[in-house]
Amino acid sequence: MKSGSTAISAKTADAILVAARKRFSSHGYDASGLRAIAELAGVNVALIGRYFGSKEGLFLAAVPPTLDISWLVNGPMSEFGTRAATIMDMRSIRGFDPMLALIRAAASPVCAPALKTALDRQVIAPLAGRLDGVDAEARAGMILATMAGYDLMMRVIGIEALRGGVGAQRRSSLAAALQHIVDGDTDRG
Amino acid sequence: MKSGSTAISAKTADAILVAARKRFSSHGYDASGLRAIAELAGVNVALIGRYFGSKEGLFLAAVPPTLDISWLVNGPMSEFGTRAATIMDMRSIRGFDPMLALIRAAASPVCAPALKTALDRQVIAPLAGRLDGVDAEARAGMILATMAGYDLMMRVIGIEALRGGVGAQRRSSLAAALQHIVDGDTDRG
DNA sequence: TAACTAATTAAACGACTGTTTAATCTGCTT
DNA sequence: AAGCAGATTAAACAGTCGTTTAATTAGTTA
Repeated sequence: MKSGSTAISAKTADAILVAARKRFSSHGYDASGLRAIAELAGVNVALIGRYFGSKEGLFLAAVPPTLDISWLVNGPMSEFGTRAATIMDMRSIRGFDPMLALIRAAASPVCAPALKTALDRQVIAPLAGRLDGVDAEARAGMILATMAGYDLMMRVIGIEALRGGVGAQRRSSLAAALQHIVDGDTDRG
Repeated sequence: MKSGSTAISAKTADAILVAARKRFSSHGYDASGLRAIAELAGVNVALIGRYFGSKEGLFLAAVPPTLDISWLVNGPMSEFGTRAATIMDMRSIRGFDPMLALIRAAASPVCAPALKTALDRQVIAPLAGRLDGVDAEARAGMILATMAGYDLMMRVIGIEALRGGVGAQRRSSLAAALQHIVDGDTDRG
């Protein structure tokens, strides 16, 4: 390269991103030190600054691009509730969960703006496009809010009332709540 | 006093609690430095340690006792949705919002256990007691999750889709979602 | 007023934080 | 093998964190 202001190794950058996603989703933004992320990635701390500029830059590169709901909106909307509840209940452990990362980072003022933009464009918009009836965007927002609230209470805090029963039982109330919003029978005056 | 191991001034302790609640609900647990809380309370930092032992002790004394939903469960359950949505939409600014404090502190591992216990006992249990039909506790959990998710998306992150329209419009989707859970018409097989 | 205790304060502690600097290592080209 | 740029590292920076120590002020009782 001519001007070597920023020279990157794709392999190392990817390792950092993977480690950052894991850490951000399991410990949140504030509680994720750059040294812990670097150690998890097996690289030196300074490389994070070299490749992503800052901690905020790392978060922006790691989390927002992963906010994808194609798994949710691909498929019949008449089964949206059960599909969403099933996947949300099974996903759990893969080292990285975008929803948990989003919830655990939302409290940080430096993350919220980026999350807002990403959610508006990558989640609300495509979801609203699949909703019939009035107030599609508001209802898409409610769907996202319901799923996020469920994860917040069940996974982050660990409310007992949401953890009991077998899988099907646990999912039914979430599935019903989501499907009701999709169907749009708001029965208001 | 005889054994002056811990001597407290109720006025000062209250000022610290008020400041801590404001700060925790507006900035979250991690982003709330003890010095900022002390300055907001108009006292010295060392007093926080003297009165509440530690930052965790301060949080435990400040937030969990305020988790009270009597304003929610007092009243006819047939109007639960609109009542909850209306109050949630109007409360906003009073310097302290227990729901926001809970959401912004949930990511902190030291806060989550205390929040879990407080929510199970002070929110889920009394709410479930007012619900007819099956799976009362799970549905109470879903109600809490829906309200928390709404606040997370609307107030903490600021999702546009939930902020548009006049008040009545904005509340309707939340009210409908909540009422549907209360009514328990889960229409599943 | 003197004495004593409750209440508050300034200052320092060590341990972290994100970020930067300058030196080192690695691998390819000439 | 020499040179060089790309890639990585150890070390230090200035700052903030929660917490603790010791000294000082305020308030009440003898």
